[in-house]
Amino acid sequence: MSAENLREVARIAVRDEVQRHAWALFAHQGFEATTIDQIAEAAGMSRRTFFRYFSGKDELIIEKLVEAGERIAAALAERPEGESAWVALRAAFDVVVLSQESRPEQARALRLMLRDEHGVRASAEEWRRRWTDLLAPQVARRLPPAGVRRDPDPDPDPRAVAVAGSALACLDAAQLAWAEHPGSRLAALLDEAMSAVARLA
Amino acid sequence: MSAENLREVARIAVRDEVQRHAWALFAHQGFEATTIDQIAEAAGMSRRTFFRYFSGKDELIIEKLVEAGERIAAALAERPEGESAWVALRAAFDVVVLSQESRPEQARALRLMLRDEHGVRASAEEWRRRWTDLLAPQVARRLPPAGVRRDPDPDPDPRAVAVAGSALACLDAAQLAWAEHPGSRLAALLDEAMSAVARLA
DNA sequence: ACGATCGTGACACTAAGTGCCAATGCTGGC
DNA sequence: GCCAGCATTGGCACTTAGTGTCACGATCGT
Repeated sequence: MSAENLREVARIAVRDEVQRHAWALFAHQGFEATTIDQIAEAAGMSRRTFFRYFSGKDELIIEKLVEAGERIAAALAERPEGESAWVALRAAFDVVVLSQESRPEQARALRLMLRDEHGVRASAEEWRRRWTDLLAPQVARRLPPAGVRRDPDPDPDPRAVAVAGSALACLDAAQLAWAEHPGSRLAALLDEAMSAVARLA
Repeated sequence: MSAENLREVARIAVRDEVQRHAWALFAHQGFEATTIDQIAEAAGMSRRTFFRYFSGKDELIIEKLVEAGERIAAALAERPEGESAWVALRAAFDVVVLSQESRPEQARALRLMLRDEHGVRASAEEWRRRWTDLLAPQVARRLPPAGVRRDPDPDPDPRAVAVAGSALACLDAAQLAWAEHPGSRLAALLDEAMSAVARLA
């Protein structure tokens, strides 16, 4: 019975181990300059096997971001029912804000790597889409009902996608400014960004 | 004297020609399935030469998006001085909205390709960053002055980056919904998305 | 102890991307 | 008209990413 679980446990452990080695190499050489051969060798496996655990170098990055996205979505789901979408989003973002402000060095380094290295940026922009998809349904529930919803539930409400996307744009802008500006406070920057957007009308 | 110019003219003409062939192939086979060898052969050049005109398949996509971004930025610059950032952005977006609604087939096909094909999406997400950088300075001028700006002009105002990014998120959401929903009107969807975001406070 | 299954490594192959060099063609000066 | 110089081009070789296939070995259930 436990075979199924055991394999999964082993798989996750191996993935974590590969991640560890990979990030060590990234820190030294940068993302682009690190080859999969090097990662595989450092982790003690063949190149071919690396590809059985990760679809490519990209996934090493994306996985972390997807994790963060899931934590945000979970936090959003737990906000009180009546709270407005924007306030709930801001509160949900605290899970990443706090975690990043608790280890500023690493978070800043990662964020700057995301800014500077072509390869990472391209793959990593993928997270925006995934996070948006994750958050949009939650946002939809907190928006005033749409004018006329003829179909039962055609596609995700474009307004919700727009609001979720906007919130993520604020988070992105705040994180970037924070990473570039060593003295700054991420929470304050995010507040500033999100209220600038909310007070547009 | 004209040698310099002439070369540039030739270069642009060749680039356009390659673009034509490439998009024809993309339409038939999709982006991923089209190899650079095929594009080069269709355009009557060697693979090696292709890489002297474009840095990769990605650039065939990005170039078009950068063009559109520049048109938006230009339109934004021409909006009246007193107009609020959000209204000006909405108006500036009309240059792409109108152009897309005038050839819905192609625009929809491109947008769906952007949604579905990994390779394109990754490269194309790059445009968001570039557009944001292009629009943010213009947006900054239309925002109420920042609370306290100690430095002379440290980095782009994060509030402006957030607002520009939010507007682009709205555009993205609207375009996606429009592409997925054949009967819909892009302008209306964009209005809906942008007012949903503006009326958050 | 046995057979099925899974993980792994080795090999071969395609495609992207880059550096190098030789040939070709155009430009400008004589 | 001719030649020297420059840019464009194509061919070749090489690295890296990524994928399919196969065979070996460990493990698990019976």
